[in-house]
Amino acid sequence: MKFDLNHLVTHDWETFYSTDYSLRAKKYNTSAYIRDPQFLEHCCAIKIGTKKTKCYTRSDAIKALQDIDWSNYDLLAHNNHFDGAIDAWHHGIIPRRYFCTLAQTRGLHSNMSGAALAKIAEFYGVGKKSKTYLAPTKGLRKLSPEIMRGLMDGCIIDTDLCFEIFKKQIEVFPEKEIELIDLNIRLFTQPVLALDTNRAQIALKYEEQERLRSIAYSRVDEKTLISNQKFVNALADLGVQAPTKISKYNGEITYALSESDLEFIELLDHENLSVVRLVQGRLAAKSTIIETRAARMIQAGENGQRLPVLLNYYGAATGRFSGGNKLNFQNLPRVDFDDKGNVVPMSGELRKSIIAPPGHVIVVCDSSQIEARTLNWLAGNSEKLDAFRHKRDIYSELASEIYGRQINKKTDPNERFVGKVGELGLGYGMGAPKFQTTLAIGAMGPAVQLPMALCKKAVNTYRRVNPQVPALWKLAEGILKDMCFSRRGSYMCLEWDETDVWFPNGMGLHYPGLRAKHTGDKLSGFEYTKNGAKKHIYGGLLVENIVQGLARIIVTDQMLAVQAVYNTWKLRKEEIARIASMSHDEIISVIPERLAQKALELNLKCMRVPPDWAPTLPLDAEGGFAKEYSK
DNA sequence: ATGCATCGCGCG
DNA sequence: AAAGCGCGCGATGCAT
Repeated sequence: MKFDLNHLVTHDWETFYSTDYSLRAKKYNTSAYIRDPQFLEHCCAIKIGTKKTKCYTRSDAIKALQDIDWSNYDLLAHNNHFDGAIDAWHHGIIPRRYFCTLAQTRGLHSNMSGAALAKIAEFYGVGKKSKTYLAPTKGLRKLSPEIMRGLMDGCIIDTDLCFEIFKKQIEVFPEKEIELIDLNIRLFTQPVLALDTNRAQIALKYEEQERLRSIAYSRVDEKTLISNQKFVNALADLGVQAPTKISKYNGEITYALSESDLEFIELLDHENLSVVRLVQGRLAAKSTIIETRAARMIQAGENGQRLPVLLNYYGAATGRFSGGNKLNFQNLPRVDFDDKGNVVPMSGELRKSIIAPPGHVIVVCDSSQIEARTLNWLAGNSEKLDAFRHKRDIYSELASEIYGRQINKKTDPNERFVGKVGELGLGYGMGAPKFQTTLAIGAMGPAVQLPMALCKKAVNTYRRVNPQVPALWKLAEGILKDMCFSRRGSYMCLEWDETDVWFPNGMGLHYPGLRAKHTGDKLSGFEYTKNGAKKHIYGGLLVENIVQGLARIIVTDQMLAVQAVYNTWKLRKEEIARIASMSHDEIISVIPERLAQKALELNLKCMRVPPDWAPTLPLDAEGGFAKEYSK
């Protein structure tokens, strides 16, 4: 990417921290730390363009930064969510564009464990970070001249490293992804979502009450419910042997005591009511996460403050964003339904306590079955693409094949649901046993018990009806073989070399140290090194990674297109038209009430335009708007 | 106290 | 030949 270094400001703030008040402390996340009354800047190193880096103490630094005409300057830091938020929230500085070497490093080296400045500097051969200078400032609000000098020297070194790393990375970084990093950082530094504090507090109280009630009914104390061994003993006291399973983490035998363990859940139907209540108590006692995050949300929204959304750019190796700031906005519980289709009381309340600011609404749009569509496009499954194009009910169609009779959305919802799980899950090689448990756990909707024979039939049916998909797995295995032999190649919008599969936007999947694994003389898959650990990979899994990555590019490019149009709208003072968050296949915007319908139509239109590298990919989207964040 | 691995569960 | 996957946070349990 071409870039003018003369309009770049590189900077790095050093701030007060102590044992109790730090980013590590449980009470604080990045936003709470920066907003806390204790927050205090020590100094800031600033590099304007290519001029020599200078470090200033607090008030001089603020003045130096505020003297810059930010409509013409870009702002760079290593982790600009942090430094940029200090500038925006405390000093009223909003730059033309945000750049971030932490985000860029995640994008270029998603398999490098950690993206600490020291490590990247070494990787790029641009020098070493001095690590020692931070230690003596802990707990000190006022620094001696000597300590301040040490801090400032180190701060200059870090800023220079950040600048040098940036110069290397900007050469190879795709322009659109640079734009996306800017959008991503603004979700945090210019927050637009509000909180219905009252509603969040009621949700928090309710969760707490329900948990305590279940614990009381269980007749044992909380510690017994939470600890595996104590709980197993309590079960044994009632004459019940705890179920076990093979750990998926290390292959060893472990207790099966979770909501996703069928044998455990079956104890809810036990003839002894004490056993039932003990199990109910366990499930309730274990789920305090809703309360913890409600508390964080309330903290973030106190005094009417907007909710900063921190999503890690390129958090997943596939490019997807991931949650940050100790408050993951991408996995907030949704409204839940029971077996009879009734809303579970108070479910999804925390999500619904997120609201638009006065005079605005939240517009939420979903890319329909983006991964299933991308998978079938990549596989060249034209029949299925036609079905998507004509909005046919593909879930019912697969279910009809599985059950050997016409399945109808209205009259056979459960059978259709089997088709849905099949269509969304079987495309990456899932087998019958996994299909059975996926259905039984009910992770994607209602829990369905399907006999193994039917599960096998479902798996075989999917592969028979969509032969292009297993063929794509085979093709992907060929890609892995190519990579092992350092053979370059290409397929549709993809290219690959020794260790990377390249996406059409210039970003890539990385499989360092990839090698074939054999049992006897038979190929049994491949392995590579991720964050120092060996990871297994095979054709179906590579297809999954590719499809997830392509789907992410489609949605994030659509985000940029939508925001670009918002930016052309003539808004009144105090009006906001901004993307506020995203969740993989969902774009969330804050829009003035009077423009809600217009924004909804714009979003849907943009989300139905296929990318130029996949003109035959049929996309669709659905959405709506409301005061609350809900669908 | 703090770090690390493991597990469970929320979302996609 | 078969193998769904991608995350983050809170928690326990064990090691240091």
